[in-house]
Amino acid sequence: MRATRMYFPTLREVPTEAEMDNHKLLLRGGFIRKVSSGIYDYLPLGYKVIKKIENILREELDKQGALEILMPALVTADLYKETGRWDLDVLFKLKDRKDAEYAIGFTHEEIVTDIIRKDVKSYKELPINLYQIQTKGRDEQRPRGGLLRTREFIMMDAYSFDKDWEGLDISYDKMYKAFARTFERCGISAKAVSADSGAIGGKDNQEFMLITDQGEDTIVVCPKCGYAANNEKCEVGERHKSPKEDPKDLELVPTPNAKTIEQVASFLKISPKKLVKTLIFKGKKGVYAFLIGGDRELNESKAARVVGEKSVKPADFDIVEKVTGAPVGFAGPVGKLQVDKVIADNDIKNMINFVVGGNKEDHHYINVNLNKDFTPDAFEDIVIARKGDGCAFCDGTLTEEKGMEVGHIFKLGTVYSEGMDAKFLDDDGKEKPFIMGCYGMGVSRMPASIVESSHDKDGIIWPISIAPFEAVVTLVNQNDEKQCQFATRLYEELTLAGVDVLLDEREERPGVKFKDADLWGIPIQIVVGKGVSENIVEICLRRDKIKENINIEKATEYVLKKKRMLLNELNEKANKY
RNA sequence: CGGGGAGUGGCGCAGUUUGGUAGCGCACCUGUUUUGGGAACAGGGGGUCGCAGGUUCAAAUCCUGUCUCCCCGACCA
Repeated sequence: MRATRMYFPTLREVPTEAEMDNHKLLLRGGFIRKVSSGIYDYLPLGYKVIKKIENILREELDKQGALEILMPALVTADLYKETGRWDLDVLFKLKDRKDAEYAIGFTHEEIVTDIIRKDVKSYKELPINLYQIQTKGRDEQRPRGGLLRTREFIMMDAYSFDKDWEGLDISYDKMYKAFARTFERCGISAKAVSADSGAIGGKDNQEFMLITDQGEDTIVVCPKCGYAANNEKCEVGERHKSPKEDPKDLELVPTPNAKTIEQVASFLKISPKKLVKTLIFKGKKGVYAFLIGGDRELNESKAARVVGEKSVKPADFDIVEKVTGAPVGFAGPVGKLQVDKVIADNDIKNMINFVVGGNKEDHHYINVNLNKDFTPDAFEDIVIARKGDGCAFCDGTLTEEKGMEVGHIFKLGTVYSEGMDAKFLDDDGKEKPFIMGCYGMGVSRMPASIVESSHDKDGIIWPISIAPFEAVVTLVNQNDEKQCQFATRLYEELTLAGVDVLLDEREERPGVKFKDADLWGIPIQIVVGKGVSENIVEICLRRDKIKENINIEKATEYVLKKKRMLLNELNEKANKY
């Protein structure tokens, strides 16, 4: 490609809309432009990167036996209504001229299950794994970070159908391999962590996380046994601290206007760790009190699971007042608390002489002790894990890292096949629901994650596998005949040799071309300048900028060698899986 | 959804307090010189100041409404 035929509007200054480095660089380099909140144009450079990522992904998925299809982006409401997901607030909904309802597809379990249930009747046809690469729409509460969280995005979503759970395990492992290899080939070392299944439901699932300070998710890791999980999912091991105090007598003390943990702690001049929060939550089946340490956060997913609910939400103020007999801010487990269950976090077991709400306006109990003053219905792990907690699988101590989610794979089981009555006839003559898995990768988010983890002050440093161009020939002086001749010759030789090369022959001063090449992040840079008098061109890698003078006769061969080297580095990492 | 901030040529901003001919840098166009890290000089094009209404002789500026965008936070009892 000749630069004079290319469209890549670069910006010298950073648009105010961008906060994160990847967003700034993708905008400045002319890869993307914003159209409206969370909705972007992919310009030629940006779309080239996306297409290269897609092709690597296709290669890896095809290798695992998955088949590419394309389902509708416009989904009839009936399908989402079958599983109840029509009511999710992330759906973009619309109506046709006959007033029939549709949504823009946000993930396609229902649609693909519909395909399979119509035509697959026998176990002999299984397993089947179908995938698509498609634009999805999700009406996110708050788009952010450029391509990181958008309302319209390109996603690869794959769905496996097996006759039994053993089959699902095999399909899942194949997809794990396809994902891991794709990330490595794209230059991302993504860590697979256990995660919460959220609204999708199902059994096991793992997120692929790119570890970076800019990530929006917190991952909790045990350095000792290697356990890694999203903090929403992470199990917390019990801490075995032996109490040092003697239990004192319960006392109701006035705490005027002290409602929050901070206010109560500072009023009583104690640490928030001495407090126990009583959180009143409601689910479909009842109202619950969750007791957790004053310095902890409730994990709503864990809490819901413990009480057998799909989800729980903080109870409305009037419910809180009804069950506690006091205004919000003074709930406690001592005395009358009219809830269906009282669940205490495991940590509470080891607490002595703690403080809880008094179920009376402006009052708290101090010197509260278990069994003596109240007894919860159960002790469970219901808090969000954090740094310093014990590992649930060994005696290690958990640490925290920030991560960006780039992929998420699920063992769904029969959640959708049962919900949509999708069955096949097994070899024992019985009808059974398909055992499903689903596998999602945020294709349009990947450039953002890659740039976030691979850039410097001058611009992007693309891995060669997905760079918009593999090499750039920078013609320093387009008015110098010999330089032009050399640059054109190299460009043609490289193109013929299968290198995706850009010839920068624009009427610009050299500085502009150098700055752009760095900003675009093209991995192999070839400069044709003064050296032509001695038949020399300069070649360097974007990532280290170490220049080498190479004779024009050997330049193509040298570039090919560098290209192979860079690709091999990525492939070697991929081959570990 | 709650809080904070911002909308003025493509990008970055000033001007708004105190109403009076819409400005600057970069980018863009023409010409000349220049050509190894975002050139210099000269000339030039481009904005109904987010939108609507109001006050006024006069509104980017004051008032009312509205839309959009960015950032922070998710009922923590």
